[in-house]
Amino acid sequence: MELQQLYEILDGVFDVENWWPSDSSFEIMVGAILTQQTSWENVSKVIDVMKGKDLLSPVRLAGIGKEELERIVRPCGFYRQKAERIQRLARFLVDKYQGAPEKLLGKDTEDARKELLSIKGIGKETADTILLFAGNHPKFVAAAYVSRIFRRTGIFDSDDYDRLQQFVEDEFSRSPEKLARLYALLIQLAKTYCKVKPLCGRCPLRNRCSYHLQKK
DNA sequence: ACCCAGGTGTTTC
DNA sequence: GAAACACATGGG
Repeated sequence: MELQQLYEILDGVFDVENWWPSDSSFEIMVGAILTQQTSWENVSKVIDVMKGKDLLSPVRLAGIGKEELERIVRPCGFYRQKAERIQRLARFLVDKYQGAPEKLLGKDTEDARKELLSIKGIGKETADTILLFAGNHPKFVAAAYVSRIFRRTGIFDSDDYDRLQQFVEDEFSRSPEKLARLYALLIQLAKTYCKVKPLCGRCPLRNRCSYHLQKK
């Protein structure tokens, strides 16, 4: 199966308009950290609480007490780590970019990526998520979900992050809109059907996936 | 009671 | 270098 074909099938099945809702690029940055190894429902609640307290700015989050932030972040799990990571990001933006995320996101893709990766707690996946969804950079997020789907459909057989990312970016002509849409579609498929334990019953891929109708 | 979630950093062989 | 492990709450 080809990647383009998968894209078209998923695009006909899932609605991913406004898939990552936000009022600001900084909100996406914080969400990208909160969602590490956590479902979006929990992230959404925490973001709402932060909004209610008007905390979604680098200056405010850099200034808040560590314990208070941990209490707010708790429902997302790994809350001590995540509170620390969010404050590292906030302080970084305040110290180096006058609290203006756009100044970081406006740099060249690879420059901005290096800066993000230098912040402890932001790895490749989180950095690329921020670049793609907050900065509109042509970077594909090669999440574990993605390699799982690609392997089961025979599209690309490698777990290596860099190789997987390169493959998709080449296929999609480095178009940020298409890369973001593809990622959203893949995550929707993964969440709905293509889990670790697949739910093949109503999966739109049907026989094109090696797991379809395979006995558990 | 167990498994998994829109990962990352550290430790260990 | 690649496994194995710690980090943690919430939902099925």
